[in-house]
Amino acid sequence: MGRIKTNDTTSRREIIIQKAATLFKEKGFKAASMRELADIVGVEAASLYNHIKNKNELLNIICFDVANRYMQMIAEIETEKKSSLEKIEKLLRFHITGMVKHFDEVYVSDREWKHLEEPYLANLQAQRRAYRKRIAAIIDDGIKKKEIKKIDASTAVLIMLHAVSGIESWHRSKAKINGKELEENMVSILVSGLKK
Amino acid sequence: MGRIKTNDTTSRREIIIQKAATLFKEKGFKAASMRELADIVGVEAASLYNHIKNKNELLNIICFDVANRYMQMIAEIETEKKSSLEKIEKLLRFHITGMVKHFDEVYVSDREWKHLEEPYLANLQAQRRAYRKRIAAIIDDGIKKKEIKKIDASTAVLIMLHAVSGIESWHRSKAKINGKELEENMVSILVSGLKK
DNA sequence: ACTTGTTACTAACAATTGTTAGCATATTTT
DNA sequence: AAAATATGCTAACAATTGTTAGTAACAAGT
Repeated sequence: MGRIKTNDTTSRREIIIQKAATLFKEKGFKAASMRELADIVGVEAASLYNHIKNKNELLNIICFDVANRYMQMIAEIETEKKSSLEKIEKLLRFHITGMVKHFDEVYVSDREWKHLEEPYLANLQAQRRAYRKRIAAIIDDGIKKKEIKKIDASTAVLIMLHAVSGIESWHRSKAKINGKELEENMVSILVSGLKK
Repeated sequence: MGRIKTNDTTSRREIIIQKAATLFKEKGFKAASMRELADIVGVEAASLYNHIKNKNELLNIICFDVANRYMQMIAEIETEKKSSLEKIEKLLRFHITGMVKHFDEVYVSDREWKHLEEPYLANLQAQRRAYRKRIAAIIDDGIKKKEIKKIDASTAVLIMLHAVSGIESWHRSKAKINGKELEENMVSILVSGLKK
């Protein structure tokens, strides 16, 4: 079929990963076949294996890319001198813009992590749990300092994160408001829902 | 292996559907095999076909069961004499308790509808779009009557519905608060996020 | 020009998939 | 007790799956 086109910044491997993310998003990991991915990339299925170890490696990369981005951001936020509510707002905005920008990856990481194999599965789950705990800690801190109303922090985290993942249906819809507006609306509803 | 045990209220068919919902939730529709389902039911794979047409029928039933429950509720709410905010709160509570009670079904319907086949796929999508529109209409009405702050209604709907689907991770977690508490926390955050 | 590593192809594999046909055994109805 | 229906089993099917082996063409470095 010919070889995969690369520009200088993106390796063949990275092209495959990107197209895989899109395909996995559309069909689901299990329903997406390597032959289909190969077709999209413009190559025979076997050729993919010159660039990646196997199908599951693709999912690993996608999921941990996303997880690592989040971990980096929460670490940054924790060190900042901001009120708890400001921290939550910053994180929320990060999630929203991240969802709009890296939609395919985030979507796949959110919905298809089940199909990771050990030890990656256990690993990612632990990372996600830890992540949610760190957000909950910020909220609990805000409650103690009376910036945030007295609620169950982990419930608040759950609402926040899943509300953001709802951007999926915004992404699909035709009559879209623009990304910035979406962000302001979400922040308005969620942040004022927490405020005392 | 022996025949499927039934009590008087639940047919063999219904047992299969229930177990299918649980299996689809755990593995995902595509990754779940009929042989595995048969194992769980306690029967050979071929025997399932005495009760159901095929694998996809199982998914159809699960998805439309859930959708129909929602449609019935929104119709009921629309006729009631309540403020918009009260209507939204009622709907929210219905979704929360529904998620806690029919967890497997709702989860599968939310995450696995992609694997429906036409015409069921188009059908369910249309139904879901219509459902969201009817909720948005209630919110817009509330905005006009100045009970609800001026926000994009479809964004609010999206937040609500996806926040509820976050109960999934509550379901998985060990250190759970109880269902009633969860409900009050969610309502508190989301309803006050809408209030003017 | 020659060598070396990269990338692609064809062909094939073993495993798993959903599903059907044909037949046996229960259970219910007559 | 006989007939009819419901439910189960074994065996097999065609299709699809991820992946590997072996080999040819290409690109880059010398």
